[in-house]
Amino acid sequence: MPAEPLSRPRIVAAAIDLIEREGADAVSMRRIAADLGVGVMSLYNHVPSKAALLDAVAESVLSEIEFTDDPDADWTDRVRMQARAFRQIAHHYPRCTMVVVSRQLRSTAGLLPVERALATLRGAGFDGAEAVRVLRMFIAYIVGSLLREVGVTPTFAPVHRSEVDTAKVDPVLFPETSSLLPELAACDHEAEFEFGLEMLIQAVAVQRGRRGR
Amino acid sequence: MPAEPLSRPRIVAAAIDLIEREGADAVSMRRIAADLGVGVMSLYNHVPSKAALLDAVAESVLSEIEFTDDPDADWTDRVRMQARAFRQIAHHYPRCTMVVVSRQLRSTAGLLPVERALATLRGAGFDGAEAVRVLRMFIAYIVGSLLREVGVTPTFAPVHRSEVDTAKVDPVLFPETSSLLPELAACDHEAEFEFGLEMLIQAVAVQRGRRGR
DNA sequence: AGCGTCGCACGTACGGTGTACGTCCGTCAA
DNA sequence: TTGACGGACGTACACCGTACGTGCGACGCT
Repeated sequence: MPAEPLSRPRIVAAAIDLIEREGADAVSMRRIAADLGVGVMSLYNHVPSKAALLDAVAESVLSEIEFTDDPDADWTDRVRMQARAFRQIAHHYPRCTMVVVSRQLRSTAGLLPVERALATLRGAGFDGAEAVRVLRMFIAYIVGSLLREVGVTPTFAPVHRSEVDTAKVDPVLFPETSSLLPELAACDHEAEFEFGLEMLIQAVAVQRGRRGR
Repeated sequence: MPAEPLSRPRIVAAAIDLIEREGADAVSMRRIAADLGVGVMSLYNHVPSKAALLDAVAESVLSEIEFTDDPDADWTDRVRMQARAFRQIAHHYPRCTMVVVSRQLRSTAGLLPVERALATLRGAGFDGAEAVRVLRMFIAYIVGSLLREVGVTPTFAPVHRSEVDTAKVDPVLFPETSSLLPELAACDHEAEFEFGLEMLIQAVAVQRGRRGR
């Protein structure tokens, strides 16, 4: 009867679908089983626990990153491309992003981006310790940016929800904040992301130029 | 009998204590009530729901930031100080950090840091749009950094857990990663935080110098 | 062909969760 | 004294993750 025979990948896919449709809070083993038209306990023949399933979700999402790396390009362009690849999957799986970030994974899915980035930085002339430091800095910025971007859409938000309810800010307690409410309310996520990215790249380039080459 | 008469602050404090002692997963209304020596449903006379309680936890933690702002100092020093203030509370409430980050709050507790930062940046000569952009960039970096720092300690970690099990990395698939395992395994969080912070400050300073003053 | 084994789907059951609702009691206003 | 009211609490319900047992179909071996 079941054309597809209930496998771990099918379960993970159902979980990702459910998270994207109804948010991470809606995830339950019973719900996933129902979506698959299957008994609850059947899931445990393929997944040891709910926590492991969420780990698998994170790994699966992360493994869908598409790197289009040009080895001949400038290292700054390669860094840009890799950073944008992260943002792209966060855009593709917005509700899953929090899940991915909140569980640190020790699998090979998260290792490939690290390898690529380290290779790029080493190729640009950074020594090992520098490459690791720079990589960590970029990751911190990217993770923080993506969290802001998807955090703005906790539930499906039809209206652009500002970072602060625009009416509630007391102008005498928070003069700057209230005078900048228009700027704070609007947020072009892509432009913001690119802005910080360029800042970091520029800073790294300056430091690289100062030392040695 | 109860010397203290069960108030919302006492409930929030108990929740924070519990999170720091046993992690966010251990939080349940029954558990908090038990810790307070109180019936479960009594909590609902002061807190409308568990979600609201966690929001209150986030707000409470955030409101404990101690800013020691010197209006006469250089704007770079003031930015440094404000960034470190965030890191300090994340250090003080490591297990709560994920809770704070994962729920975006629209209360005044999160507004005061924003006001301070905007005032600092405006004072340094940035116009409104620039100040907001720069602030968002710093927040993204800080949030990402703190998540890495506390993510390394999901449960109480007696040993320094490396970002990747040092034995499992295939040297032919991941040559850079495996050759840099010592650097990847060790992480001086304060040094890493300061490194990225300096990079960002330097980049912002350069951009500010390029335009106008 | 017959038989044993094994993998996997599934039902049941248990302890735990958030919280709606009703009850009771101590305190204060009139 | 009495009335109202706020808060503490018990009970109850729907839902959760998952340990355990049962049954069934496919397959390997003799």
